[in-house]
Amino acid sequence: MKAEELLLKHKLRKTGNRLAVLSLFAGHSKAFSHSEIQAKMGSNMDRVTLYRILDAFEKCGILHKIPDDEVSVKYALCDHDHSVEHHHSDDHAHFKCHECGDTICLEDYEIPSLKSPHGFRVDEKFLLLGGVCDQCQ
Amino acid sequence: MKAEELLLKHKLRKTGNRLAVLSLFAGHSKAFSHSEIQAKMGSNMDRVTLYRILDAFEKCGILHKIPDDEVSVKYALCDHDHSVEHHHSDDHAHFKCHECGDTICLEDYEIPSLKSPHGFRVDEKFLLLGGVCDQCQ
DNA sequence: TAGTTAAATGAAACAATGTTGCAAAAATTA
DNA sequence: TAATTTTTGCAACATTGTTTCATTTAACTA
Repeated sequence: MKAEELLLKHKLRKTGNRLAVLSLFAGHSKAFSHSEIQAKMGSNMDRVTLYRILDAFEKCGILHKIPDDEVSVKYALCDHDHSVEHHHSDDHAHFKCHECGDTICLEDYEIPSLKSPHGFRVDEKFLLLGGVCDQCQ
Repeated sequence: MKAEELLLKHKLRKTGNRLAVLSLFAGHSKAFSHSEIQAKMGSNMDRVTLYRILDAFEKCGILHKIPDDEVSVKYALCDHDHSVEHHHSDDHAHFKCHECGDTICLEDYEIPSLKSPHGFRVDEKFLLLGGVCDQCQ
């Protein structure tokens, strides 16, 4: 869909900043972090404005968020009783309750091994389930 | 495994700070963020010290990281051609290349619906694959 | 088209998070 | 106990995210 139509459809005003952000995404079929977009925009766009544009786009369904694997993480104890020396988060899922905010390991849920995309080598898998835990129901 | 043994095994010195962190994890079978641990420790432990303890524990396999779903995210364009109004990150996987750092949507890979743990309601699913993409091989 | 209205922006201030370097303190080793 | 190496705390700094408010701009209306 064209950038202008997208904005119109969601009752967002057509501004230079928004069109610039949309054209960045339209030009590459990949995900960008706030700082990556910021860098592409140079000093033309205020940092705060970009936060607001991303929020607005996400709220109305133009963009979606993807959690990153590096920062803002939680830590959980590795399970040393399972006779495995190092257990990474690779091989099991985690569940985060949106009521109490707790995150727990789901030891029993091995992540099904999807066949990887052509030419891609998959080294690790993070599966995070979000919802409401039994305590908070 | 007892805290002291764990430290000894990984050639980490037995200090009050490290024992305190280990006992926190031992007492609850869930994951904690840096700031959560910080709060539990009070002002006894320096912020930087905690960063270093978590790094050390993760490096030697005592703890593992779990990406969180709220902050430090990337944004990707929603796929409006698929006739679905809102496509969230819920229903498909993402792949992050550790060479070039790019993150892409894997539109074709629907996340298999695991049966949720007893009493848990699952509202959303994030599956992030990490590895090396075809370009970087 | 000009004036009005509501949204969007930029700037400043602030809070939270994460990193680095260095000197002091503490834990192991000899 | 003394020597050695690791760990710690502190200061300084960089990055990331939020809030408030005045100004500008886009869309609407007469």
